[in-house]
Amino acid sequence: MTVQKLRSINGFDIIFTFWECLLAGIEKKKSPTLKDVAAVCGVSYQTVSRVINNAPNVKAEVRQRIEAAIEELGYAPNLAARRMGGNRSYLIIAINDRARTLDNWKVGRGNDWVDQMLYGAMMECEEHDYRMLFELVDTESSMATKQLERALSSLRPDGVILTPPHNENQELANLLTKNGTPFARIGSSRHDDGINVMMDDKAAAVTATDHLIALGHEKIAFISGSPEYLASKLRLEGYREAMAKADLSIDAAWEQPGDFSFDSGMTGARSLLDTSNPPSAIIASNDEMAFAVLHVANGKNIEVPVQLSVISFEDTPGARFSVPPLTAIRQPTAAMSERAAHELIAAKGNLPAVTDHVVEFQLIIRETTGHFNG
Amino acid sequence: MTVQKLRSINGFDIIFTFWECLLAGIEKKKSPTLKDVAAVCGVSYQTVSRVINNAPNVKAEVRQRIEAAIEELGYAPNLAARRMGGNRSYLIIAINDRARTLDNWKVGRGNDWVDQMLYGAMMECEEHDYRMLFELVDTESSMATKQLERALSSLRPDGVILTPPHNENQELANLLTKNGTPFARIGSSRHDDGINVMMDDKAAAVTATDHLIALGHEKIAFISGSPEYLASKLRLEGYREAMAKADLSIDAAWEQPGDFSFDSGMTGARSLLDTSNPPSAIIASNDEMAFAVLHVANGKNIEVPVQLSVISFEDTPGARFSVPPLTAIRQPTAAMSERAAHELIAAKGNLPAVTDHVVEFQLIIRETTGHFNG
DNA sequence: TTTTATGTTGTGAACGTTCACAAATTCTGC
DNA sequence: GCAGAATTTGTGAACGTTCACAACATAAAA
Repeated sequence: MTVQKLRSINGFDIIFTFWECLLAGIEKKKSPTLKDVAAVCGVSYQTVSRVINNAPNVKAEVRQRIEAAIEELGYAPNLAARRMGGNRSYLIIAINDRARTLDNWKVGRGNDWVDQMLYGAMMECEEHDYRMLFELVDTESSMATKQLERALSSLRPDGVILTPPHNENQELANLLTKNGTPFARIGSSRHDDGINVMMDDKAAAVTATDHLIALGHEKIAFISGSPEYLASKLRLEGYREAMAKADLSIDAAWEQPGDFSFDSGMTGARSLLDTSNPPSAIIASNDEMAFAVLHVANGKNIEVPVQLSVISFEDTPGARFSVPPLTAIRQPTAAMSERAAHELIAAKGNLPAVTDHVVEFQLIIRETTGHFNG
Repeated sequence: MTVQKLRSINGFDIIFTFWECLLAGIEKKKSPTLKDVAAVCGVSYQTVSRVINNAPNVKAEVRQRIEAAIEELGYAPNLAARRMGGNRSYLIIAINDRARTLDNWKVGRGNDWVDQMLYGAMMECEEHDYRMLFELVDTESSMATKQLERALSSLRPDGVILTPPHNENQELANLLTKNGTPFARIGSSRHDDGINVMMDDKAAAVTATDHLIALGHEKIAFISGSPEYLASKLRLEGYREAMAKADLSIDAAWEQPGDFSFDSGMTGARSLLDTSNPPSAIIASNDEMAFAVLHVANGKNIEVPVQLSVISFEDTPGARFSVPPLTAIRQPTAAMSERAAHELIAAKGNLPAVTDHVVEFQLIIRETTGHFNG
């Protein structure tokens, strides 16, 4: 008798016979195909194909009949076959940075980009019967190019979403253009190709600065992000603009360089708070550096927000857990990814026009900003 | 002259001519196929197929030549075609709960399961040229079944990973078995089917309790998780066992019910700390409830860890941000997902034997546990 | 050397779609 | 009632693999 091993725990095997398997209904169930549906309805498979693709020129009565049969049989189009037959894959891939992901992991943090895409891009994909695939790509450009090329070749996605820092890698964009694959950058600034989804970093900085000014602060300092990111520049500009608009002068020492790292935040904060005339508020260009500011302030027994207000950009999940919880400009990551997916899906696999999309940001007021107290 | 609109910003269009497009190299580049590689090497496509599948019986010299050509051409097998031709899809799908994901989002938290899978399952997949796809599925069983069925039909994955709470949904498991798709549950306990990857919750509870006992605590309380999770039961058992082993008695009031929610943690903590004879340490069955304990303690001016030690299970990203940072048993989510993916890939699309895998947990000592101070 | 086994390579069909086009049907206006 | 147009439906090929098997080449055994 044919016998099949089904269970094995700690070396102890439980054996079921072939017949027991059969009785238990253990057998690969074939999923229904276009032809199955067609047979049920007495039409050709092509007509069914038209229905699932919402193509015109199908008699209403027939369409209804087919739709009923699809529901009845639980038919869902085979993605692989669709990709083979036509020139669409119903697949969008999101490129995330491997190093960043790994770093986040090491310090016990999640990958915010990936998380946010679950709510934004992935939901949008779901709605249009697209699938979304996350791809980890190395930061180093030649590696990244090779990895993306392989992914394109094996997946043939209808669209690619580039998240930081890959959104700034023009080689990847060129590869995608050459390949004829639509792509969207998110969290980036204007470019001469692709779909670009961004927030208005300058306006965000103005908002952040205005918030502090409205609270009565006048001595407002700023810690910059990595200079290679355009966003860093824009945020600095916004800060300067808002200060100028309010007729507040900026002491040269108020502007500290940084690179988005905790350490650079520490350095910046120390330079800022060690002077005899410290600022009453600090704008950090990202959460990580804002945490550093809180850390330094705490070390110096400077009470936040009573003696010092702190505000940042990004609003990663950790922001609500800092002490006190961080006031921040929330980068609309989910919304941006949603928009990117939306535009890519609309492109239907064809290179779309170059477009820019600005998504609204939010100021999340928590407990690190308060009224200036003399 | 043929003209193509390429750029459009705020209604302002920049027009490139057909020739400019051509010069810019804007044209769909075809990716190389098996036949292209075969042509270069002067062999049949089947031989190339053998090489990419690491099949035996290919002359070493020929294999080398083909491998060189593959590298040269940047060939990567087309996933869709592979799925069509053979009976493998090189695809693993991870089922996550939609409601849970959305809830996490609403409170500004990431989805820990998804995050951890990036490092575990996804890395493992990458290594074996598999792709991993995240799928959000509703909690409600009939919905879940329908959604999974559709996903199976359209994706035909080689394996499915079920995360909580779907790991406990036997209907899904039955569907998968009927469908002939290998599946692995993670974060679950033993079952009669599938690959089951879990941690030893009882041992973890013993470890947590022992940790407190080692610090000199004797009055140790426990807040349970939702009774429908087996893990809740096991953790409680472990706690009782460790207490018994140390000859410590458990006051009936020490054992508080809970359901993994912040609110239930609040209730439990209040019951525990409002008595005239409060415990000196509290074990919460998850981070969320531990946060609630910290919150209540803070409200009562009970200093942690000086007057009260707190320890929890899970160690979500937020655990390091609590005040003070939480001591916790880290659920080895990444390792479990990695193991699950590993086993599924090894099954090569065939229903594997029923197996159980226990993955090591870790005790992460942070600042909520300290020596008992009279 | 012949036979047999073993290792290596090639061939044709199949997978489930879409596409391009051809065929059949229904509608329109006279 | 009919030609012609418009709508609806069907057919065959193609996509890039794998599978099953056939054919060929080489090595081992007789």
